[in-house]
Amino acid sequence: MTVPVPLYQAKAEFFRMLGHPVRIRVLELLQDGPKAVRELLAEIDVEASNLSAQLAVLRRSGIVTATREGSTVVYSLAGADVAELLRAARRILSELLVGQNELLAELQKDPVR
Amino acid sequence: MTVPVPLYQAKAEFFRMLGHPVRIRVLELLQDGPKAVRELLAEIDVEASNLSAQLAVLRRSGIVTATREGSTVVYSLAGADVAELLRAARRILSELLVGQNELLAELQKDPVR
DNA sequence: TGTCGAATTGAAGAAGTCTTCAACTCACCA
DNA sequence: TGGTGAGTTGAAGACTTCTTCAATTCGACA
Repeated sequence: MTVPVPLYQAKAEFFRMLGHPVRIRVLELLQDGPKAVRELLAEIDVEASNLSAQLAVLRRSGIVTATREGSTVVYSLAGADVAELLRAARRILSELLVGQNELLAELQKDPVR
Repeated sequence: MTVPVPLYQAKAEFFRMLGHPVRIRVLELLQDGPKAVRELLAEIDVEASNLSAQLAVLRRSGIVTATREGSTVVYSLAGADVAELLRAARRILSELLVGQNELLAELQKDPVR
């Protein structure tokens, strides 16, 4: 059917899909429940066509689903685990930021280079 | 000191940093413990200079650290939570892949478009 | 000191992603 | 049927990231 994609490449594509500020914000907003495009637009400072393009990326990856309700389109998270992933990312991220601050402090104490 | 980076942007950068097959493989290999560049090179099919460039990306982000041991350089994970993140990603990923297969089956049953 | 192996860096072109604009679809309602 | 609001799409240029090559650094050792 399809040529099997190596797992590490699928993972890389998955993370790349997450690697955009607007897409992150969308996923975070959707954790509180489904939202219409217009609601997203009200919370994210971006042009409609740009948001649409980012939503298309998320849709293509399968991490969100879109359903039309009358004249508006409502997005929701496709799976429940996304929240957990974002939590793990947040934890690592704060660890990294602390690490960077320590490094900074270190450098200011003893500027070898 | 520095202009505060919005959190969602820091997150996006973090995920973008993960979004490369070679970098994913490196992080997975480092979960078994520190490894010299040459060992990584033996397991990942990539040119030395390319691997070096990807290692530089990981280093800059702070997710790995490098120490020189004699004439070789050894890399290790900077934090312990990386494994957990990769596990969460794997879980979501397999969910998404299953979802895509279901969708595919659906489409083959009833090809509306 | 000279040379070798290990790893990194800089530069340049190729490849990919983002943003923006205009054009379009779709549902709704006068 | 025509018009309007909600979203999406395609195309084009700006911008990033990737890959590759050659040049460089650093330590080991003769």
